[in-house]
Amino acid sequence: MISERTYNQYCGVARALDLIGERWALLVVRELALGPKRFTDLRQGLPGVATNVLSLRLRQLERNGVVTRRLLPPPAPAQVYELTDLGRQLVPIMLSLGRWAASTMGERSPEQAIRGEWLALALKAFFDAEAAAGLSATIALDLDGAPFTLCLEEGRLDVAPGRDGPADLTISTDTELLLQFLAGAPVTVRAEGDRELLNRLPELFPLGRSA
Amino acid sequence: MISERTYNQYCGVARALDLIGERWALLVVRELALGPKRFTDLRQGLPGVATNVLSLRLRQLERNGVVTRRLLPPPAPAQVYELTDLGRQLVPIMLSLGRWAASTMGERSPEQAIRGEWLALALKAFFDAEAAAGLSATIALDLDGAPFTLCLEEGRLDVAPGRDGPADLTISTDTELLLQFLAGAPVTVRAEGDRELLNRLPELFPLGRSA
DNA sequence: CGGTATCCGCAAAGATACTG
DNA sequence: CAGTATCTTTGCGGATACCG
Repeated sequence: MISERTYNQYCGVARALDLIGERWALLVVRELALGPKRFTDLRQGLPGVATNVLSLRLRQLERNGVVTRRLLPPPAPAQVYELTDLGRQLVPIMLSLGRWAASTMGERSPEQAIRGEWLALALKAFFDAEAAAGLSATIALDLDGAPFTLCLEEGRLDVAPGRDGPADLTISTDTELLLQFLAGAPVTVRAEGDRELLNRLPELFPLGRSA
Repeated sequence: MISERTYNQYCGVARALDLIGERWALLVVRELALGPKRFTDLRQGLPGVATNVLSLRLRQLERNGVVTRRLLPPPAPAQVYELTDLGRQLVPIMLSLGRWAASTMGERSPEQAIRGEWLALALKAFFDAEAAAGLSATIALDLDGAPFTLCLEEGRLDVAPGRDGPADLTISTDTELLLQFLAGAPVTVRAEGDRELLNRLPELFPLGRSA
């Protein structure tokens, strides 16, 4: 199984597929896009993946220079996987791909899995920098109990897992409801703080205009 | 064979992989990026693909709304495949992917296939619009006998197969030599016309800075 | 917890022959 | 030319067993 399957073409696109074109590979990158994760956490975000396949992909991505394996310092000596520089350069492209395909997605069907983290990533993908020009704010977001922090600054957006400092706006909701809210549906979202900011969110994250 | 394999995730990235993540699929898009092609021509550009796999991919891409099948008008009643609007929207993302992976490609190894059309696409991918600001020109390019026309206009670049009208600069060379030239190597390229323009090409198409 | 190893059944990919 | 049909091979999905 040491053989790397390759298209054997001297072409950037083919090379990209050699690097991250195997099944699950790009989804591993997606899972690591917001920060390092452990094997078991990766599994959680990749429903249906077989453990041996995930293990194999991680080794391949490591060999391809997209992912690194790292040991956390002694206090909690766990092993985590994280993106390399090359892997991080891939993230915006992956987000573009997601935005592209999102235009073909309708409503969620019951058998489709959904996770707060994927929506957090979608926020990054759909963020409209122009609409956010001159806006600075910190938003604490709780999606199905998973905390994220959004930092808006000078038209830039940073999304990180976890809570980080005081927030101008705190939202606690579930993934589907937030989706509907951003799409412009007349739903009410549990929120505290700057409600003016809350009402601007659909404009900053125009997920709705995709489907 | 009607069963579509899917990740079953309500996530844009996973959806993108459902659409164009199967083996060979994105390379089919690459082959169609510069214009419609017939089945046999697609095969030429996809060395190693099995005819049944190609046939299957085309049907899937068609069902996924990325590719259409069209019959050319009577004079030459051939069937061609071409990108849909959705497929064309994918092209710049695919080019980004190619540019990303190109940074990990070294010299070409002997067993790697190479085609003029791939390089023509790479020109699109690496084109530096800022460096070309205010430049208008038409370049006729012959790569291993395959003709392409590059149109520079207002910082935009259009690449099309075939010859199209008079050119300010005409280049006849092989793929590898042009690659070396653009990378800044001291090679001589067969060219006629605006040699000033010829010398600016490495700056307009900085392929060299990738590897 | 964080994996690796193995087996099994299936579906996709590869190779090639063949046909409208 | 434009595929379909057939056969073989390989990768994937799923389960489970095992080890540091």
